[in-house]
Amino acid sequence: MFESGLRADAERNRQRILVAAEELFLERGANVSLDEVAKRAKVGAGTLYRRFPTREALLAATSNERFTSVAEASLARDADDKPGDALRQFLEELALNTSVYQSLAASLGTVIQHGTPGCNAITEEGQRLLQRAKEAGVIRGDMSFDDIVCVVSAIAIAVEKDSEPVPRVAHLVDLLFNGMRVR
Amino acid sequence: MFESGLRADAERNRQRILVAAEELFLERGANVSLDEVAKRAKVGAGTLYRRFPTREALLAATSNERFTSVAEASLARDADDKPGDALRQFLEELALNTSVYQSLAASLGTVIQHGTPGCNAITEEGQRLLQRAKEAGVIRGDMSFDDIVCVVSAIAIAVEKDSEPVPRVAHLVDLLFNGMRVR
DNA sequence: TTAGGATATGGAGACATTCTCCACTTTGCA
DNA sequence: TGCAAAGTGGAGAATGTCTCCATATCCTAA
Repeated sequence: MFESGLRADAERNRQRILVAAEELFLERGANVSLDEVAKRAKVGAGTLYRRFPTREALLAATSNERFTSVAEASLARDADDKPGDALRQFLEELALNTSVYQSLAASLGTVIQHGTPGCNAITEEGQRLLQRAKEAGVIRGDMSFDDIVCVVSAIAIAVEKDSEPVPRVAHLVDLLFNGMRVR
Repeated sequence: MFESGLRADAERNRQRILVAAEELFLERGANVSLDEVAKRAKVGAGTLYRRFPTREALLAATSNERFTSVAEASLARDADDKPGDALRQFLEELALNTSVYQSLAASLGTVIQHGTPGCNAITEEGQRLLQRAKEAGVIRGDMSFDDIVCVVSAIAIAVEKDSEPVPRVAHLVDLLFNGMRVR
């Protein structure tokens, strides 16, 4: 796919770890024991920690594709939407994709700074949308992207135990977005 | 003070645990090892766990006085303020009091359900203010108290690493309160 | 005052998790 | 094909949570 810089066997192991982690995160949330991830991936603990030094690094890696899709979908949609709508939709999708596994939300702030392509894409797209909405005069000038990430992660936390997160996410994003608007 | 139902020695130990916990939480955040709290309180681990079965229970206990003051101050202030202002002020103070130690904010939702007098006072006062603001037509009808707790904890999380939280709390409360308002 | 039931205690240790270290294996280039 | 570089597994050290129960302490009723 892309230049990994890893030896072939190492890259194979890396993929096995990602598959095992994704499975376990889905089954039992983002707090499962990392040794257990290693075990399911049939890899030693050392191998896992060498490749993903922290839980957040692993979460960033398993979230990579989802985050990339969110950013790409937003870019694709962009031309048609008004600046405000585009930002709003983006926030909602980001919040939903931060609720895919239990306990991921609490780490969003840390995870998103991990420099994986998906995380960078989210950051860039978010900043772009924010900037654009400000320039169009629909969003208050004093909003930072950090503020947004933080509120989105709180929304995802709040919604975490709900059996049907979608409507509540919509409601809370609505609230947040409403507050960001210029009156 | 009030009927604790505990034997005199047990009550003494309980107080020592609270003092030690408050100190350590202030120094090193809400995630310090509970065995270490026990050690500083000069109490066995068993004693600590018997009195406070979970970390959240201990956090609810150490937060009890602060939460009580917030609720009382709000009640006292109430007569003078407009419904919107009263709620807004309450949110700001609750957020500030949820930032007193590192990592408390993430547990606010759980902590607040712990049935200590302070937690109950916050819940009751918050619900009352919300109701009143809705009746006055200043706040959207679809806001729940849970939403408010979520918003406050988001703000507190956002502000957690800041050295000077007060202005940022004000900004974020402003933002989210704005979102809650009826247009 | 004191006996004795009720209450409370400490801290060793079972268990879980994180993370490191290094003797050994595998890879892939020259 | 040989060998340096890259990678590996998993034992075990370090840390934290939480339980269990022999022992100690309280407090009441006689």
